[in-house]
Amino acid sequence: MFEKFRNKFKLSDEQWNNYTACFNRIEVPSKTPLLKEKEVSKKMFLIEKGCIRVWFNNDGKEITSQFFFENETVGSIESFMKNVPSPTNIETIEPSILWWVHKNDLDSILSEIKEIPHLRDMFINKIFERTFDYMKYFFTTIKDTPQQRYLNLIKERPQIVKRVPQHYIASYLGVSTVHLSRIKNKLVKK
Amino acid sequence: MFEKFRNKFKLSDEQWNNYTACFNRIEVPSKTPLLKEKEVSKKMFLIEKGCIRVWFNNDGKEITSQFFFENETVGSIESFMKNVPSPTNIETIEPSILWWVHKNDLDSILSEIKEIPHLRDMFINKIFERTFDYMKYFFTTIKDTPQQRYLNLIKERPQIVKRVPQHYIASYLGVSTVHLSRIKNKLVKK
DNA sequence: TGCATTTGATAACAAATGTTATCGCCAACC
DNA sequence: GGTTGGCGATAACATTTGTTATCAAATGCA
Repeated sequence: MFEKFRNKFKLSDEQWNNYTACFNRIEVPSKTPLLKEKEVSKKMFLIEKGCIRVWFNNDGKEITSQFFFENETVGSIESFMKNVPSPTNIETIEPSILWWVHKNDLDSILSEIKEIPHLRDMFINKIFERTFDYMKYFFTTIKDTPQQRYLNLIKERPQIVKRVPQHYIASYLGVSTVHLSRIKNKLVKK
Repeated sequence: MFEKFRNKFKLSDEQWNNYTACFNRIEVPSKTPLLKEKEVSKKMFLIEKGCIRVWFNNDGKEITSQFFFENETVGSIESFMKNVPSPTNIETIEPSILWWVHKNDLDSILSEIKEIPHLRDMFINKIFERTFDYMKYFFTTIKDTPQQRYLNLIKERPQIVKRVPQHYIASYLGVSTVHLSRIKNKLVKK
């Protein structure tokens, strides 16, 4: 799992092995809860195989807010970083193979990494990229119609459309399942 | 302007003076463009007095995406950091007093700051906070009605409601000016 | 002060979207 | 192989939201 990332990091083999040794492999079926609302997140997950969604409860309705796929890391970052209860649930969509790392281990890895300029910059850039992504998600909700956002999803994140049940996608787009169905219907007729 | 921030940073007076000397004070009337779409951003602004909006053109319609007030910093961050054309315009709403710093200066300040652990951590935390904010903005658009978001604005960001013309707020909420007017009308009648 | 411009409210109508209910398909599970 | 439950499509109707137009009030400026 980790070899493919090896040359992205200029690290001694010893450091590399120390770091990767902190990760624990698990195989879980679909619909496995990895974190529940109000718990304090102590784990981050790296996806080897499978697909995960992040969701929260809004007046009895499930709202899915994020999707993650192979080679991405998942966690309830704010809860994880600040030791506060997570507002969100994390759950597998497909049977998945995951690697998790405990906060204690990740904290010490990060504190070491922050002293190595090029790794620190990679880390900072990564955070910035996430910020930019969320800015774009926000902008698209105030400027585009649900149909435009669905088309955008097909183009930018085809994995979601292909692998995720449609009712999760509907809540992610902020529309009802019926309306997403209508949007699709309208598109095939064109 | 800078004294009030002085004790937030453990810096020698010499460093502090070097840094603050990079900032240039300007006074501008309302509706002054500070950055135009497609330009590469070379300046960041700190607001001493006044109020600024960030907006972009969407098929001929202006969409306002952000508001900033006293003691906040404004810029087209992605353009500024990556030297790419800015997708957004930056413009004053009120007559304003601003301090701007050039990218060259800020880059060297930042590269020094990154070597000082507690300042680096402040910087990283600041980026994380922005990410968390934008995640929340995104989530609220998919889970809340425009009316709930307007009420939320009154509660969380009263400055916006008090000082910003309503048609800017409407586009920020992703609704038409007519509809925002209706929402307000409905609220006073309750 | 007086005029022009901006801003906000409202009405009437059109379009988009939500809600509830029904039906059919398909996959998981005995 | 049959049954069950989840998922998605569709219809009918209700509600929300957008569009266009008009007017009044507020504001900025000469």
